[in-house]
Amino acid sequence: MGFRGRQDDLVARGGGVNAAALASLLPVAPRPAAEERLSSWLSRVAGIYGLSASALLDHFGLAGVSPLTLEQDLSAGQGALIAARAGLSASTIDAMTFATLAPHARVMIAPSARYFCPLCAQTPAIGRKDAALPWTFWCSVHGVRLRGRDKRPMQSFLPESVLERLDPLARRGVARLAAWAEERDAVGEIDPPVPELLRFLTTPYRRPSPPSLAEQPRLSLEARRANHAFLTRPIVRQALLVAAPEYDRFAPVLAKPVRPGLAALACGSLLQNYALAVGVARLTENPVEHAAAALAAADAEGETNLRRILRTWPSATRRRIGVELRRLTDAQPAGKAPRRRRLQRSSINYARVPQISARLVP
DNA sequence: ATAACATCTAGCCTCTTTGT
DNA sequence: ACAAAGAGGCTAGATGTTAT
Repeated sequence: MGFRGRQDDLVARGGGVNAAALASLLPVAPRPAAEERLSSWLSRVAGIYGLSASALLDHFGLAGVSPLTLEQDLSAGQGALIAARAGLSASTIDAMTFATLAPHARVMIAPSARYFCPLCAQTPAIGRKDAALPWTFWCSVHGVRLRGRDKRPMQSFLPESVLERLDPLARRGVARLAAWAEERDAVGEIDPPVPELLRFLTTPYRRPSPPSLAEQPRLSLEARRANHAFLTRPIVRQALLVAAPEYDRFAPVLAKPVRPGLAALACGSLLQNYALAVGVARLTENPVEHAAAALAAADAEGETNLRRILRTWPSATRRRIGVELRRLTDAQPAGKAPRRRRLQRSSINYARVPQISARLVP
């Protein structure tokens, strides 16, 4: 049965192939699977001939080029060469590359699948393009929730009910991230672009602090002594924890901090990236409220950090964040004195503007 | 909610003071 | 006399407040 199925997979060799190309044409080459990435297809083809992927490329006349480089940046000539050797169309080869991703998003491409689908694992390994991206949380073939590399399901971190509530947000965050990666992200008047959102989410909103009591496992006195280093170790506290309090509550304390900016996604774990997608969705849908909430929760150092990031946000948004923040701080219970805003203010002195422009005009 | 205005601060520059 | 350090002033830019 394998043979028949196999034959369907193989490229039919028809006419129209000239003799020179025929000489180097591979006898058989499987068609790429849906959404398969070039490196995966190359290693499958190489496997048929008992070669490594680089040896196969060598045979194609592309010595010294790595499959990972090819799939990110395939020149027309290289694509045509592989197409001719494999007997496929150049567009089929091109469809296996990450050409639809903008150059700024290429850092997100992982060398192999980032997460783990329990159902895909039962079939021969096909590396799909979307599996390389950090915001793919569901298997594109089976639709099931992916697991981390350690095969731990998301349910082992977040209760099912919380996940159900967050999933729609995560999907909207994923949509925005994917749009950014393909350079079709429409930035509005209010919300800043995706890299800015990630910079905000990954900025510390207060000083690093050791695990709180709620974050510590129940430990005997003796265990507390033995784990003194863990109990006193300062943990970076990023605005993501405010934007996604569910993550703050359920993530393992040592695994909470993420890398700054885009690297957070590029290097993050499944749980971290899920939280980032939720945070991106919330900031996209309501930047003012969530940014103000982070500022309200911040200490002085964190506030300075966050405001530095906010400088690049649209001024109309910043203004509304200020209004919202005052609303939040003024509404604090009478027990606590409202935090007096002590950081830099601003406003252009319009009386000086004519002088300035006069100076600037030669 | 927005626009105009008032007020404030960090960063930069110049000028003065001080030490060698 | 020269250089380093400090004082002081200025500007661009960020917010708070108020009126519409």
